[in-house]
Amino acid sequence: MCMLLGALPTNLMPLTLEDIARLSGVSRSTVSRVINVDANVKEGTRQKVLQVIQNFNFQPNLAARGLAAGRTNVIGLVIPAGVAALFSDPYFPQLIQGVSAACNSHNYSVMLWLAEPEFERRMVSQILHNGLLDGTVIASTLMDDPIVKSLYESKMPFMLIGRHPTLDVNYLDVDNVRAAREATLHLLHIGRKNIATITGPQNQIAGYDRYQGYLTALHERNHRVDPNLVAEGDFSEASGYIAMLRLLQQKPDAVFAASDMMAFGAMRALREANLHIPEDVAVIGFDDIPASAKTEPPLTTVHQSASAMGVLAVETLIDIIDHPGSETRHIVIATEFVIRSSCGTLKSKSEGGDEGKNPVEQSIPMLYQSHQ
Amino acid sequence: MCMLLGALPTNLMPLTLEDIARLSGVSRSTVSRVINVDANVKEGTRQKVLQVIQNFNFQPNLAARGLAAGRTNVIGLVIPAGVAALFSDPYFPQLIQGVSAACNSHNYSVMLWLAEPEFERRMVSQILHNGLLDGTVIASTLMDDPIVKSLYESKMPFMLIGRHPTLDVNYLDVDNVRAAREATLHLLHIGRKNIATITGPQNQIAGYDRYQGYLTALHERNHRVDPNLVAEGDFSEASGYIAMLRLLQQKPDAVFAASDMMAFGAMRALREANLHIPEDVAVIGFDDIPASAKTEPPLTTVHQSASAMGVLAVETLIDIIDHPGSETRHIVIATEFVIRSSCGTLKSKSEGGDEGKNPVEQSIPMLYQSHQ
DNA sequence: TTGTATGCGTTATCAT
DNA sequence: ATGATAACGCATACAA
Repeated sequence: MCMLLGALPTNLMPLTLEDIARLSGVSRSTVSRVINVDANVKEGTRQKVLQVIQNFNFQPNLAARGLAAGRTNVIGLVIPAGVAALFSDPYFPQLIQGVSAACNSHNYSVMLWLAEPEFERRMVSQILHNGLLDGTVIASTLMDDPIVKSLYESKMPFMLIGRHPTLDVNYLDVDNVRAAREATLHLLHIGRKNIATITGPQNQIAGYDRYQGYLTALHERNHRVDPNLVAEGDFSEASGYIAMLRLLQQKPDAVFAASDMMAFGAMRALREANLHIPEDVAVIGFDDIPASAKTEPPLTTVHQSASAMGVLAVETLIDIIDHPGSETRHIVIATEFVIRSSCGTLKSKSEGGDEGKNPVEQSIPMLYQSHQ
Repeated sequence: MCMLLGALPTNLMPLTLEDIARLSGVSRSTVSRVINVDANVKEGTRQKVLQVIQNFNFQPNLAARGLAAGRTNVIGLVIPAGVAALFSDPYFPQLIQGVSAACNSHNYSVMLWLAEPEFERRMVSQILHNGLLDGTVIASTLMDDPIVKSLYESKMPFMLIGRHPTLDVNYLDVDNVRAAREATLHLLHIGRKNIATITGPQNQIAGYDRYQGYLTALHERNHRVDPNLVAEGDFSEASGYIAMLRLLQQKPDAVFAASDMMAFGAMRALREANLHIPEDVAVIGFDDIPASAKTEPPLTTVHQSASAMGVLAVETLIDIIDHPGSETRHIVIATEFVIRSSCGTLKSKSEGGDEGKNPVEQSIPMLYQSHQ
């Protein structure tokens, strides 16, 4: 029992509602009301109690709150840890940062799980039944992730980063198909004929959608798709390198990689083959990670802000938590096509309006949609 | 109340100890004992209860457990989010991964805070008083971080990643001084005369220690330290680039950068100045991030495993939690000097034992110490 | 070895 | 508008 009667603030023993009540001369319930901004409390006492809370830097015990109210202001963040090299790509770190920042500013805490398959079963239990989470943001990449399925079957609110192919879940995504299509169209537009692609894993929705965008563009322009110009990677630099080595045999004059890291790998392979970028082979990536602006040559890519996605995911999740039973959210956020020198300019023969020199950097906003 | 009398398992309503007790025909306490591996329970009943727990995939409510036992199997992870570009450097992501992995395998969960200064006060409260954390791993970089001080003054067990200059706290670190010294000595050894350094921020212990190592090496060999050969960066690529531009005026023939990212920046500046690495300027970095092996030329650097540090930090923390009142832990883990082509080989004039060609990659273990 | 009773700090329902 | 009191799910001291 914390018997500080006018004692000085101390960090040693956490205070309780009871302590604050005693110190401000009211009852425990009133303090609770103040904390939970209940309307039924006189402004005077409110101020008084608030003052004491401030002074003693009181923080309600989350465990107790969770027990009593079923609400903790804690959300889970689940990230796949499948590929070991996951963290040489800043996409997930940025996502984490966005989620964390949003939680900070909304007075939430975040519980992080890097989903290792071997612990999956236990993890799901922890997430669903630990009684601490108000909701979950899950950045699953796998199309048929069992964790997503479990969440879907539970009553825990959650936001999926990246759309789901079949389930009607709350999600947030960029329009991968459209962005990949635009990138490929751009390559066609500047006169490339032999456009290769390095896809992401086809059991991942982003990998799948970006490949679909590539196909769509070629079909639209009546180009046949040469299967030999398609190589699958796993979003990593190394896989991009290997894929490019294979594609090289078809002598492509352009390559669209489904991630910047794979584009880097492809550029490394091209460099080693003494091919020039973009003269011999134009390269386009996807993600616009920081390093993309500093490669030699700088990489043309599709910009998406992972941290913005994290923020929006959290804010939407909180909204879902606050409004149970609301409609399913499908949010598609903006993407931007960033033209840098790795994809060259128009071959001079058509498109008269080409304004002088090749711009060093030029960015084209693509879309902003938000359903529901 | 969960009145399932022989009903099938369901995810919809979490079970309680009471439910499991009823289903296995024992009392709530016995179930609790089984879960907490209390010796005082007959093997027969133990099996029986365990079976039911398995069948229904029961997971005790963490909030309730935390309340009742003052222990939650949750640890906090605090990471400074000061520099925005924090996440283009994989150091922290790897650290997070290590911490997460160790938690997974020890049945702990991790609560993540990216410490934004503007939320610092509230964060400290959350961490210390939310009643959910058994302990904390904090990767503060600042030498006088107020969060560390608060933790130190509280009774919450914590592990600091990176030593503390003044406080006697539990920490885990690499021997930055020694590693930086060895790197600098190597540059001297291969005959470089004008060795510059790009330091990290001097209010960060790692930045400070690595600079001290550089100084130590020069002093040992009776070289005077030219202040113009010292430029301070912030561990980022951009800062390394800028620092190198400045150092270039002194025409150094070698540079030791306190991080790989800064080394990358330096290499970019050198490339733009048409200087050759390592012929004109030898470059050494620190961290051995994945990209270091793939630069042109590959970067000589000091290898440290952030994820291994994360694992060890968690395991030590758990040990501290399990043994309250034990001695302060000071752990120094191994570092390795990885020689790649960015720092060249001996200039042919001394050291006869030079075995033929410059090895492509060669690594020299440096030390493994563990105090207490 | 097992069951009973109490308390952890909070919210929520009921009085007042 | 405020105070007493009963849950919330679990661990544990104590009784049996």
